[in-house]
Amino acid sequence: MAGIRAAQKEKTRRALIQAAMNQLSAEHGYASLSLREVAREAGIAPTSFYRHFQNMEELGLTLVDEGGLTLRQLLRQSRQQIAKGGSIIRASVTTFMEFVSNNTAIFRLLLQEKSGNSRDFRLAVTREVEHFTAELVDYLVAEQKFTRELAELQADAIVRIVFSAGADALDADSKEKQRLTEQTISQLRIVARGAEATRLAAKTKE
Amino acid sequence: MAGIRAAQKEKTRRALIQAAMNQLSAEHGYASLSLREVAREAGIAPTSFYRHFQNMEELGLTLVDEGGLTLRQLLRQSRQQIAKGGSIIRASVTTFMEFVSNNTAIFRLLLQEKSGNSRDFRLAVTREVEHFTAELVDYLVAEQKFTRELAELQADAIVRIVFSAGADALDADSKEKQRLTEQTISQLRIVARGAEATRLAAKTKE
DNA sequence: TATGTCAGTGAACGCTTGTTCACGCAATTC
DNA sequence: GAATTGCGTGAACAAGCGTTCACTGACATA
Repeated sequence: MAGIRAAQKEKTRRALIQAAMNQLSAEHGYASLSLREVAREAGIAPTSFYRHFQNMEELGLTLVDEGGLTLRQLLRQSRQQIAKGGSIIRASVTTFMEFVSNNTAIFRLLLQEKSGNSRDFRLAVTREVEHFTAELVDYLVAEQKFTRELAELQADAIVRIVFSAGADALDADSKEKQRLTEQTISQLRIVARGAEATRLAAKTKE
Repeated sequence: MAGIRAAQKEKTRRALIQAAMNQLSAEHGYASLSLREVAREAGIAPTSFYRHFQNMEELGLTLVDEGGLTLRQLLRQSRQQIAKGGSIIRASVTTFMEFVSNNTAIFRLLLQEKSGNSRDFRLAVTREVEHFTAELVDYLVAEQKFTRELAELQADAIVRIVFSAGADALDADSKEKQRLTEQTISQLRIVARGAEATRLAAKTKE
């Protein structure tokens, strides 16, 4: 009943996930990840891998899920900062860039697999990004009283800009990251202004 | 002097490039491209590959270069449409989406290698995209009298949105592509409005 | 016409890969 | 205490990989 066995299993499962993460880097992507190497780094025999995952693909999808989860938790944190006052845009962008810096491997995985070669992967990543966008839409509708249509356009544009900038941040040194952050903030302000202007234009027409 | 020999060499070189292109698809990316398979499809022995490229990497960089070339051709097309009058935004987005539809393999390669695992690849793709952005900046400054700073912010945002939408278009059916195109157009209009508003705000401050 | 060059070849190399199998042995269940 | 479950194992497999090597034979050169 103690579950000493189940605990051990979970432990090696985590070891496999961690090993896979460690092997992901700028030079070595998921596509060139090998079952045997992952097993080796996790300290188990190659054959034991199958006790935990059916496939390398299953492991990969797990990584994507974990990455998306981390990302969303982080942004919720950032919204708490917003509630305390301060610029929502600056807070969000800063948080996002910090996430990219601190979770390079995960973000790189998400990016690569978004346009990667496994349909399941692409769908999984797309789903994560859509979650992200949906939360932003809700915020824009609830807090800023945008129409749903305009909020969706705006949120989608914001997410595209931010993820793309995040991708560039992966290769950047800290000075360049700073520049990217400020640039992104300015761009989101432009989008916000444009959305606001569009809302007014629509109202005038009524 | 006829160069019948050099011509033959160029022909098999093209065959190798074409074979590599053919093997690139949604399911099978550059990373999982094999020298032997490429040689097989090109109709030569694996060993002969080395008469044309030192590496698979060298072949890959050639593909990226060719992709960039095609992309620049697209820019020229787009500029012709603009010269004929009509909405700049609509013309550009439509042309871009057509490019993505007609050059799926190339665009997918550019996308993947932009955040891929070879630094040389990333730099090569980044250079192509920067080229793209630079031309847009010049247009915004020359034709629309934006300050260079604001033009750069705007152009960079536009390119990020458009490329990101292009990526989504890869997996989309024609109906979804149409939706994406219209959405992107609306988003670029929001950006344009925002940039315009920002310009006015700056002027007021003076 | 004789000589040299070089794209293309087939065999062979040493490795790594994913996956299977029967098995040991400790945790769990009855 | 006996029976069962299931994680981890090492050996073995066929297949694929990139790369080397000495070689052939058509073209180029002089």
